[in-house]
Amino acid sequence: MSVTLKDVAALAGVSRSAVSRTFTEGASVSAKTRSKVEKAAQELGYSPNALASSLTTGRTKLIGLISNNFHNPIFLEVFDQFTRALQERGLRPLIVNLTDETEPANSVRMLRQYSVDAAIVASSTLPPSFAKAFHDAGVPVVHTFGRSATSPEVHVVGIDNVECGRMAARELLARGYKRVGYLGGPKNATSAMDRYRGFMEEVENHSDLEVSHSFADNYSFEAGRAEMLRLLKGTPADGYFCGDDILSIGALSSLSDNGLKPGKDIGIIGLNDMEMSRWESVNLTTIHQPIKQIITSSVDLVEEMLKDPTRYPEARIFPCRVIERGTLRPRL
Amino acid sequence: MSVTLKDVAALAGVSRSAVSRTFTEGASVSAKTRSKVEKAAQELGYSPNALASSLTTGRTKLIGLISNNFHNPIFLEVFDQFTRALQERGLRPLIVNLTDETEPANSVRMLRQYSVDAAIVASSTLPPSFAKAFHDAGVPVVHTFGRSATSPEVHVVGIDNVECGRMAARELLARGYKRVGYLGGPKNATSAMDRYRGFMEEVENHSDLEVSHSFADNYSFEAGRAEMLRLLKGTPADGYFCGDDILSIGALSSLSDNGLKPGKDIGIIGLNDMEMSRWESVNLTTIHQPIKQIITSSVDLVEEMLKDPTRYPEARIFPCRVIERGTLRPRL
DNA sequence: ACAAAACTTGCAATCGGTTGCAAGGGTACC
DNA sequence: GGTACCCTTGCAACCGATTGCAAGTTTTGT
Repeated sequence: MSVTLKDVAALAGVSRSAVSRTFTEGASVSAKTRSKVEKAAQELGYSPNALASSLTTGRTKLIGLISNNFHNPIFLEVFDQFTRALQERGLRPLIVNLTDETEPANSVRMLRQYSVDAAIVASSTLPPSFAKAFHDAGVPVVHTFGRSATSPEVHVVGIDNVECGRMAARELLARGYKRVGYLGGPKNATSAMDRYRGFMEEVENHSDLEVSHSFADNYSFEAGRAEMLRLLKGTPADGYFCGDDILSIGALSSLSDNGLKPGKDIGIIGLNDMEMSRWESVNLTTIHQPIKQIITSSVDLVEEMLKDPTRYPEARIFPCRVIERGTLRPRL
Repeated sequence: MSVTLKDVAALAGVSRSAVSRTFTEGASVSAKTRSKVEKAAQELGYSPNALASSLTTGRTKLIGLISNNFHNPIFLEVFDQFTRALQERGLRPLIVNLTDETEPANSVRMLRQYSVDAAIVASSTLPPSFAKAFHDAGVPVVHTFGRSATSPEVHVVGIDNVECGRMAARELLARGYKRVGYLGGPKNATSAMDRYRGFMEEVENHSDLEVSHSFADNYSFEAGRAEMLRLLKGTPADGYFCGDDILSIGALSSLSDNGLKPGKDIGIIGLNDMEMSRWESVNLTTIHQPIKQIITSSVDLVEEMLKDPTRYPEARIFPCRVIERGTLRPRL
């Protein structure tokens, strides 16, 4: 049914090798043969079967893209960037939606069955061991948004979450907040714990502070909202570091339900700087994470791994910065 | 490097056929052989190469998922549902991000190179001819969220956008709005035009109405916001049907910037009923589109196409209903 | 004009599986 | 015990491509 190498060869009156060679870069074909083949291919509407050729070349150009953050709008941006960056380089994203799974075994098996050239684990919640499982199974892997480390076991691209926690704490202190709280993502998320750690490091030396913390069920609007509602039933802090913009936006929503003004009654600083945070109705003060660079860099790294599979694991950590908007009071 | 059929066969002391057969459902293998093979496979960590087998079976279980709506948060929900629904059936989503392209040629070629079993065009903006191009190239295709038709050229699953336009108009009329407007998506989107048509059909017989319409640049927050800002500079209508929730939310944002209260000063009804529309701070009255059923049904249809490729094109149109929240005044 | 060097081309093996076919082995039945 | 039938197994061809090798052709240099 579909047209193959052989058909083109027959029509062009050349061998199959000749056809193959005109379609592979840098192979030795005369101009005459090439044009005969191209004409025949054109006529038949031939395009080479990438999977068949992967059998001999060992390259599929398929890249597994594994994630579990399908309820955080930031992830649409992430998806957009990743799929485009991969496409631009002639790579094809094969998606794995991890929603209810936390074990790598199934994903690893599946991606190996499809002979992906590499895998990208795009998640700030999964532990390094998750990405490591791909590495151990012989699948080159980059963990994007993964836990930063000075000597990582696999390639990691992202930010230093501990430092972001410190940064958020410093920002609250610089604005004179005395009852400060961390409202983090789920306890089993590495990013939630790292941000927590940084936050605590920074505040624990100040004896005049009242410090609290809690964790939402997941990185979602609903979870942030629910957690802040719960806090408001007791005695809330006056300045919060919410571990993520979508949590922040959920928290903001529960503030206004209770007639509280963000930035005035209660301060909130988020993390990510997603598109929505810029909306006038949200106007969230937050820590900017350079998503686009992180993703471009991740895909660069994937390409380099393909060239040199023995490449030594590397951590690429990008700096973040505070974006001042309307949900914290002014600096003192 | 990777372990193959041959290795397992050697270790188990059987032929390659025997190994192949133990891994294919319904093949004839004795219990004894099977267990020998399974033991050997276990020991070597073997799992069959899906791409190699696709060569002979003609099935890859890869499904192309093509879309262009990477700036509308609804699409994260769509993505989540699609990837899960496909996975549950053992199918693998191969993503095509169409962002700047409107011609199917490249996507078609690429998906044929990867021998996808079928393609899903998930877009309410692309014309039927786009999906048709896949069909014509021999790739079974379902157009999800596509233009409904009584005799479609390819499988279509979605809603009747014309009827939704009517429904929105009726809703505005039932609430006594007299200066009604349609604020649609981009003019080149089929859904924007269909909703426009339905809206107009319904209002044109009422001589006491003042009717206006305009189109945003795309389905995004920014576009909706910009368009409403522009409208507010002139004499806006008092009741709008915004062609999509994200447009509505953009429009709402520009209303509150101008000190206008949605539902009181200006009414807005959206379409989609995405998660965000339920947020208390948004509380958008909108037309609910049954995304989940649409997607499940699309994937069902994909499976049935795989079973019977000659299956006659079918349109599966799902009913929508108005969800009353806070952005329209009460019914008279 | 001739030899050497460089380039083209087709053959055939190979990638990792699947499958039709025929042979072999076992069981059931009379 | 002999025949008929069914199940299991391996052989070998094939899926659609790539590639090392050797033979054939062209180009280059003198």
